[in-house]
Amino acid sequence: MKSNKAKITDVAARAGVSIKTVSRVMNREANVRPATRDRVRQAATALGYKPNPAARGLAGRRTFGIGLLYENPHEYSYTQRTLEGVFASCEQAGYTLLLRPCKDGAGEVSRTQAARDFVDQTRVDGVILAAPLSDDAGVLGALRASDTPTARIAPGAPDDSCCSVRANDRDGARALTDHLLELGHRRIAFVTGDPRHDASAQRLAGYRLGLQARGIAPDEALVAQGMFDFESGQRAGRALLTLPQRPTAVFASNDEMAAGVVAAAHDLALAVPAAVSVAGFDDSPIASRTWPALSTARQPVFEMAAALTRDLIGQLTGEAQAARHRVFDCPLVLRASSAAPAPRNAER
Amino acid sequence: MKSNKAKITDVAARAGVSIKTVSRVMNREANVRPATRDRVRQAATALGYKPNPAARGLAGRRTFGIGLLYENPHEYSYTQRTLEGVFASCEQAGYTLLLRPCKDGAGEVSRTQAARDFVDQTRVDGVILAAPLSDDAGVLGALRASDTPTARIAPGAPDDSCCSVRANDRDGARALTDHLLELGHRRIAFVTGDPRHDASAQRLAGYRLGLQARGIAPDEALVAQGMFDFESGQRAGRALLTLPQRPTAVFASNDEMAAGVVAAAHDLALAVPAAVSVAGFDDSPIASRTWPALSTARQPVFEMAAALTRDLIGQLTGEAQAARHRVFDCPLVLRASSAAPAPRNAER
DNA sequence: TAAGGTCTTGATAACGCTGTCATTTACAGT
DNA sequence: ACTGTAAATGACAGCGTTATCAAGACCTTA
Repeated sequence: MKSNKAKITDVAARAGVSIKTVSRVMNREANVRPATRDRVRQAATALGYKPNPAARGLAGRRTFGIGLLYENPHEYSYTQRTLEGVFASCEQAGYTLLLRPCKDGAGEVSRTQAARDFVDQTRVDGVILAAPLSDDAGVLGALRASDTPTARIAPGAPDDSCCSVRANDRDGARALTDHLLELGHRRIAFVTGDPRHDASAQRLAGYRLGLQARGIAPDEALVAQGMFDFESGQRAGRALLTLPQRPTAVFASNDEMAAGVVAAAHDLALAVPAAVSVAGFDDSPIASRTWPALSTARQPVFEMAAALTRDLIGQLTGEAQAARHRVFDCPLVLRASSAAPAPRNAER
Repeated sequence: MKSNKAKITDVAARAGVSIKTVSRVMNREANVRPATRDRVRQAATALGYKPNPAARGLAGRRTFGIGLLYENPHEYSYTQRTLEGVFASCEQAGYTLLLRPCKDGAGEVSRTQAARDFVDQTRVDGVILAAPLSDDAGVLGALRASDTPTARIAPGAPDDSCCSVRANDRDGARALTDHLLELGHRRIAFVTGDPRHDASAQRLAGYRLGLQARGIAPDEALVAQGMFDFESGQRAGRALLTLPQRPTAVFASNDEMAAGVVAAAHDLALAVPAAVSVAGFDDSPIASRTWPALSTARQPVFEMAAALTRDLIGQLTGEAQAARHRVFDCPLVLRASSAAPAPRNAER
């Protein structure tokens, strides 16, 4: 079966109309008589006609491509779920998904260059920026300079030039903290995340709010710095669990680090949750693969990405005007890693 | 900074040559005098000229796009690492990466349709098929019908119409089996993978070969069916570890399932590796996040994907002729989940 | 019935590049 | 210097769409 692709002129000839009319039908433009539209549709189907995207892009100065820029992640599943959400909305709207991973740890100059090259090379109609790229001044600047509509995932400072979406990190962290407090924990440690992500600060704030609401004085010795990856979680866990006054619970601000804390506990022969409760954040696959499985807050990554992409495409097609900012709740997912503290540790 | 993109005529004017010469320089064609080439390059740089991909695609009937088709995976990291490898080679060669995830569990008709739509919609120059799509007759047929060069990851039956790459699953599994045997294990259970992946059969074969070489009679009661995901591993682990004559080691044919086996062991209060050794396959991130961390065989996914993509692009550009089939070794990565069996269990 | 709209439709010019093929230039060899 | 061949360059026609704008068809309304 050789590829003798039908083109617009073939369809036009078969339907007995001009190519412009075929074009109108294919692009769902208004003001085509229903009878004509049907005739064209039928001809297109019969010939297996698919518009050539290159010709479309050249003449119409739009590519129907959406680009996703992300930094190589500590946690693969987050990116993958994002990608699935973006794809789902692209597919529905007839857009194509182009990818541009940026090396983690490359300098800002390199990220800026990557963004610039990407839009030059692909001429995508719009770009989606995953955190922490969504707060990268260089990348944002390059995109603005090239006049490419942009949408941001979990930006620190949403502004009205871009749609954005984020999880309600603070409330999720607050709820998880409350959960631990309700179990009876009073010495609750916290492992922070990569400071480049705004979510890190939000989750820490939620944790602090929770303690404050119970009138528990913040103890900075119980807050350890992590970077959202397993190793940093394990290090932080080891440090926290060997403190003279050991915490009865550790809340790590993502699941990856929480898994590290669980490993640290195992290393120290501390049973989870009997000796120490552990909680994470995200409900990523690892949360249900550690032993015991992690109590966490579910971040609806797929839904967030899909909604953001819809919003971006809405802007592209002129359906939507103003930039929309969505916030998604993070419901608790309670598993085996959290329980009431052992009696002797439970302060009254 | 408004987008007043330079075009080929601008560069030509500035360099004092015809647009055809600019085209030649941009495409690294031969037979351009070095002095001319430099002049053109300089003009292009000065104007910030980037060829318009749509125009290129239309005139040259090639898009410089590579598509990656995959099924939504049980294990996110595998896809993500594949993607990174593909991207690395694409970037180096100036190609763009387009993505098309296929829903897992969708019927063959739907996968075939997805492949067809994808090439129609994107007109990519070539497509890379991740397993198990690399063995999907419908998808392969659609790609062949549209005359799209294809490369396959881990195909069951490589044929000379496509480049392919795969891991040496059999030898890797054999080596891991030997490792367990050398530790003194004799009752070694095995958890198989998704039968749609050829790797599943290969790994099982490696396991059997290892046992056979030691003259150990195969015991079918020790082989449990899994599907490469955590839950199936956990189920299989529970079944195997509650056998009347419990195995002293369980070799799950990927890390995800091995993590499930570890969880099952924990559930049954069996210490790993004291009471039972566990081994996985892949060296995916989860292998170092379980507790204890998993002994496994490293599948060099990134390198495999990068090499395959290079081969495919080589075919596209006519540099390479014949389809190349690469096989990558899987070196052992020994961690804490495997150890000598407890004396009373060690059969002599 | 004619005027004045509003829908529909089509002719044709871009869009920015590569392919083809003719032409010019460079450089051996005599 | 002269010819012959190969290397270097350019003119120009597409590639398959969408955009522009004009024209034709079809209603209303007076």
